Amino acid sequence: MRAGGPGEPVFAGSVPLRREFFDRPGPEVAPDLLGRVLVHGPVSVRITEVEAYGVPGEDPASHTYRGRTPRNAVMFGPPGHLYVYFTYGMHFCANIVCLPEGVGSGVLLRAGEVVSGAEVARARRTAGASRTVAARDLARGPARLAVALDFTREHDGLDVCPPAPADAPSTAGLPGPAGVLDGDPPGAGAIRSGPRTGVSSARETPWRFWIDGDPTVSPYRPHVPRRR
DNA sequence: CTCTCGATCAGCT
DNA sequence: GCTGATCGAGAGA
Repeated sequence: MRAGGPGEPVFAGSVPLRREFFDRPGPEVAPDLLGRVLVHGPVSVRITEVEAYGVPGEDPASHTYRGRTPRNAVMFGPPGHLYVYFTYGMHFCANIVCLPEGVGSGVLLRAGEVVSGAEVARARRTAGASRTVAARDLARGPARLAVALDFTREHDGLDVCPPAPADAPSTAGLPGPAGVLDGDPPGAGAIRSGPRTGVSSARETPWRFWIDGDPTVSPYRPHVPRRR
C-alpha cells in the first residue's frame, strides 16, 4: 500500500490505522502502537517507544490532569489527532489523542526508527549545527522524533487518521500528509514496559512501553527535579 | 503580577 | 556523569 502521494515511499502490505484504533484509553493503545509506521510527508518512522497518559483527574502526570486549557484543548478533541506541545523553552513533543471527544487521554511518541526520508530527517536534525547524527539517533527521543518528522506548533491538532471507509475515494494511500500505517507490530513477548520517563509523579505506573532490544529506544534516565 | 520548573537535549568533563 | 539553554503554562499572591 502506498504511504503518501505520487513519488512517496511505499510500504508493502501496510494499511492506515483507522480512528477506532485510538478510541480507547491511552494505556491500552500505547503498546499496540509499537511497530506501527508514522508517516508525515517524506519522512516515516517505525514507532519503538511510547508513553501513555490517562484521563483527567486520575493521572497527575498528564497535561490534562487539571482539566481543559488552551494548550491541551486538542487532547479533549476527537481521537486520532496530534497533540503537539512546547517544553523546556525549546522542544516540541507529539502525542496521539485517544478516547472520544470530551476526554483527555493520549500517547506520547517517545522514539522510533526512521524507515524512509532519512536524508530529509537528517537535514532537519543537523540544521544550523556542525554535527553528525547516527541513523539510530534520528528519532531517538520525543523531541528528536518531533524534529525528524517536522512536528511543531502548527501541527497541533493534525488528523492522522483516514476518513471513514464510506467517505474514502479509494483504498490506496493516505488521504492527507500524515497517518499511521499498521506496519509489523512486535509480538507481545517483545514488548517491555516500565515507569514513565521525566515524570515526577505516578512513578509506580508502568505506562512506558518499548520494543525490547531495539537500538532506537531512547537512552534517557528518569527525571530528577532540578534545584535552583 | 511574579515565580517555578518542566512528558528534553547537546555538549562537555 | 553534569549542566546550561530558553520560554511559556499554570499556580499562587
